[in-house]
Amino acid sequence: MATAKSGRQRAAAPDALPVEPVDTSYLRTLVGYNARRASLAIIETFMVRMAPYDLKVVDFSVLSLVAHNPGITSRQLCAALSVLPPNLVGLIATLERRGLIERLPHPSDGRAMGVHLTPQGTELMLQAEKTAFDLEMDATSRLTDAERKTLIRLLQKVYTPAD
Amino acid sequence: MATAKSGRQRAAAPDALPVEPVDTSYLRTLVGYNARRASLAIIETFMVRMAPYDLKVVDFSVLSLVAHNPGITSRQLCAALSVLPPNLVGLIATLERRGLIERLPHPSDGRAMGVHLTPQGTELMLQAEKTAFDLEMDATSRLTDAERKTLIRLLQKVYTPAD
DNA sequence: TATTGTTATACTCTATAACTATA
DNA sequence: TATAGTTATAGAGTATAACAATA
Repeated sequence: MATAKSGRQRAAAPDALPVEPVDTSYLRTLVGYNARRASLAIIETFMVRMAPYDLKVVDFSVLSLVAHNPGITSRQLCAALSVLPPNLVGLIATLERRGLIERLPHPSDGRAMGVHLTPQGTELMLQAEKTAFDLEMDATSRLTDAERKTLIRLLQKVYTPAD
Repeated sequence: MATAKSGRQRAAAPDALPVEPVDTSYLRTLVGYNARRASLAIIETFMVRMAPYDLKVVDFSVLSLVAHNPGITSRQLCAALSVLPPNLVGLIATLERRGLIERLPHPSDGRAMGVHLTPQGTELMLQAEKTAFDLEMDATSRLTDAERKTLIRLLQKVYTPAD
């Protein structure tokens, strides 16, 4: 499946003409199809609700990792988020220009730089993580707390390699 | 999170030097983060196992919808897969050039074309859907059958709008 | 007037090669 | 020799505008 980011290309406006229904029952038997649709649905909500902070998913992920891992290096961010180093450069530069992060010399490795949140970055992430929590609850409002917990556990079993 | 398609940019080769672990516990509390990682893990496996058929995820999705909805139109494919019409054109053209699909005049709408599988396309999809099933089982081998069923049900609750 | 399908094109995201400074 | 970070650039994926043919 290939899916929209903006939601703009959704097939139809709320009151659009009826579209002949398509049988998607086979695709719906695939875990990959369902996982992709669910993640895109949540990401769509995420983008809308994070727009006020001017944060994309990857920006939020970087800032969140920096918040919980002060002094993390670009190398570690790339590994944790599966972003290629050349593609992280501009991202980090923009966050630094916005005054959300600062880069300090790494204490033990002269090649590396440790990334830290600035006070503004810390303040922004306090709000952003709260928003992320709220938005997650809204996007998964059809799940009970127990179901949400089960869902997360099963998803982690899928992407976490067996011991 | 932004993640690789090829797996090539994985942080380290199997026996690479140890990397200081990063605390991802916060991100792991988010359904969206876990759903995205799980879907990417399965898609990575999908791409490897479908390479012999020269099918990407979107190609497989299109062919599968055509297989189960003979005569489906481009318009319907776009809506079902959230692909924008201009981006479906080349995709369809390639599948047609490969002899996997054919487009026939739509019986009741002169503007539209109905898409059908050719015998070769039918033969390919029989094998490809079998491969998809096997690959899904392998990619989710840590789940029991009951867990896999639960996972699919909960994912559908996330992306399916409430009645 | 609205819709299907199309072309052309712009924008974003992801990937590869090559370089520097340090280990 | 290998690694962290960077630059430049190529390629894939996704978006918008505008058009012809048909409804």
